[in-house]
Amino acid sequence: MSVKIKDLAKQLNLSVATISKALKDSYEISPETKQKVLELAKKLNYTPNPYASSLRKRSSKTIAVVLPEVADSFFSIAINGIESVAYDKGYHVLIYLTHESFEREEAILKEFQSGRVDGILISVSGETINSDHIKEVIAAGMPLVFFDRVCEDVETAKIITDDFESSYNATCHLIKAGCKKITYLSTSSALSINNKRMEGYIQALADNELKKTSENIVSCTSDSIGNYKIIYDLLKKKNRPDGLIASVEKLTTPVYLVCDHLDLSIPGDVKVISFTNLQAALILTPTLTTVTQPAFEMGKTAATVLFKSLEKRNYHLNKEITVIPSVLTIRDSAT
Amino acid sequence: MSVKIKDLAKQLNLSVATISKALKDSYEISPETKQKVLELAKKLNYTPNPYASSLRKRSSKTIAVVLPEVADSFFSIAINGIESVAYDKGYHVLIYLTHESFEREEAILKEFQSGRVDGILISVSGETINSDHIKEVIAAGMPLVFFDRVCEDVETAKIITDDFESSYNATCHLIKAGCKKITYLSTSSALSINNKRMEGYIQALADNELKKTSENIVSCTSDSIGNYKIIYDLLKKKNRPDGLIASVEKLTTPVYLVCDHLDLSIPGDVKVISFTNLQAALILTPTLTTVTQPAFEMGKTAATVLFKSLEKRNYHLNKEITVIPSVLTIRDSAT
DNA sequence: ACATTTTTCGAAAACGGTTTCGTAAAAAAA
DNA sequence: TTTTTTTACGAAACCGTTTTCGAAAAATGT
Repeated sequence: MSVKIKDLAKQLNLSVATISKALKDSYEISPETKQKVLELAKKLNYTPNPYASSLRKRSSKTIAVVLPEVADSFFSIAINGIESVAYDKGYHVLIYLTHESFEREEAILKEFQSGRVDGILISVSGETINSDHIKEVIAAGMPLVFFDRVCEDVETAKIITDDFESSYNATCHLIKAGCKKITYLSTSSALSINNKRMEGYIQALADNELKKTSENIVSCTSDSIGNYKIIYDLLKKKNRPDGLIASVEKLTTPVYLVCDHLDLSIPGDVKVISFTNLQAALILTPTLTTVTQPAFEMGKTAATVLFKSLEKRNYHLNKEITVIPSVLTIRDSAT
Repeated sequence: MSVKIKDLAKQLNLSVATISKALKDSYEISPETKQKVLELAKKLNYTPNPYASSLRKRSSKTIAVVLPEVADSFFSIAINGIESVAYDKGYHVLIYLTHESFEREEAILKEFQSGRVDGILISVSGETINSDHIKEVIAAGMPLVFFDRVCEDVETAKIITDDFESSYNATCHLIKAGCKKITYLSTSSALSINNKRMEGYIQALADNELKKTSENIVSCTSDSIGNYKIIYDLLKKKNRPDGLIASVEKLTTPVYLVCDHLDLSIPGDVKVISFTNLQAALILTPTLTTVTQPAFEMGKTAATVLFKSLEKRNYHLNKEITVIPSVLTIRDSAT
């Protein structure tokens, strides 16, 4: 089959030990033999068996990225950031999708006890209330860093964006633009990001002396048809809101659709701000005011932090939280 | 560190061989010992070392997915399809991005000679003219299936969409809607999908007795600012086209932007059809007529075909080409 | 009762590298 | 010249499983 160290050894009348050391440029090997080995290796197209070396070295040079889904453009972009630094570091990246299922997330995390990966990058599912499965894998000595969707009760590195502030600012912007009744369209209530954003929204209402009733916060699901209906019902009420904060990207489409179907003008009747990374925000009518997360940057620094802990033996992933600010881009939908 | 077979063996006074067999439910082991082993394994939270077993079994239970990028929503969705079947089959998926670079694609493919993966799913980069690196890995016995962006001169399974027909139909639709001067906005000329789409477009012109000049086909790049400029110049000309086919998703935004900036009405002045999977097509103004590829399905069947060849020893990935039709959704931008 | 088959298990050799440790020869120091 | 050090390499153990093969014990047949 493929050529192995033993084959090289035989052809050069050297031992496998010597070949192995020569290939890693060990000081124990003379320059001449090193060159001979390298030459033959290239000639025979030798590629080391990663499983053999991972087994012996007890390190796999691969990390796991576990995500809810790649539907959201945030995660798509984040993957690019992660992969770019992984490739530079010579690491391989395994991808796992939880599909927002807690059981699946548990099963995936448990598999990591096997040593398949050296470290984990994770953005938790919307169902993840309990974090025992994560604590467990960390306790087993596995470096893990959260990005975007974190578990607040787990002490490890986290790369997040300023959810509270950006939501606060977005809400303030709506208020300054004249909104009196702003509704927050929420997603999974288990999600850290959702709660932070919600708190920012609430704080902004409070700071501007706007009353907040329970009706001000509307829970959406992951079912797109259901979301359409929820938003439709919301905007059909006589005392409908005059401002909307769509806390996740997937809520943008139903909001615009419903406004169109109900003949509501954006921003005339309702002003809209959405958390999204969609480039299409530029070409919507009206153009969409967005809070865009630094997806690429977040993926990149999450990976960077993880690799730092992988490379330094005694470097510990403490509770260091890296906050990379989102940017609020004001466009026509909220003016 | 983690618990190994040897530990189980010691505790139960059995040999490692027996444990190993018991764990895989071998007929050689009595039901009683099997149960004892299973119980202890669960109790001690035993997870087999994948590298040891991959080394011994010479199979890794992992596949590689190599993509140009995850920016395009097509690939995002395709990944979901791939992962869903991989997970069901108990396979792991490694992801590699070429960033549209041929050298990087070569380097990645070469790495696969090592046996790190059992099979490969690939959508080639826009720079890939030569396919030797792919033929090489196939010749080494590695199952490989193309999806979406294929190399036509490589004989293996391919999962594609009906690029020619869908482009033909899209073009005919523009013609029936009254367009006389339709421009095809092309992407990498090395790409199979681009060429098929271009041919479909050309054929449609021919069948409808529309003349095709070289100006009818405009090459775009991967630089978004550059693309804006190209399209801007195109639509500013006095004899500008009255119909546009955007052959890839990323061209949608600049087209809409330019029309807005030049005060051109869609579909009044220019009618537009775009190849895209963006859900936002629904909420653009005007709503966008799209050719949407069955991204999830394509990823899913690509993976399914690959797994079939992995599971059946003598099943060969021949030149079987699976075509999954795109769907042309007519909306306001082209009526 | 003995011969034969079946059941159930263990010893040991893989898989393909890495790493420790020992050692002969060459070079340097004495 | 002798002693010490350095250089350059090899033997063998090891990583944790899987798998082949042999063999005792139990079951079955005659």
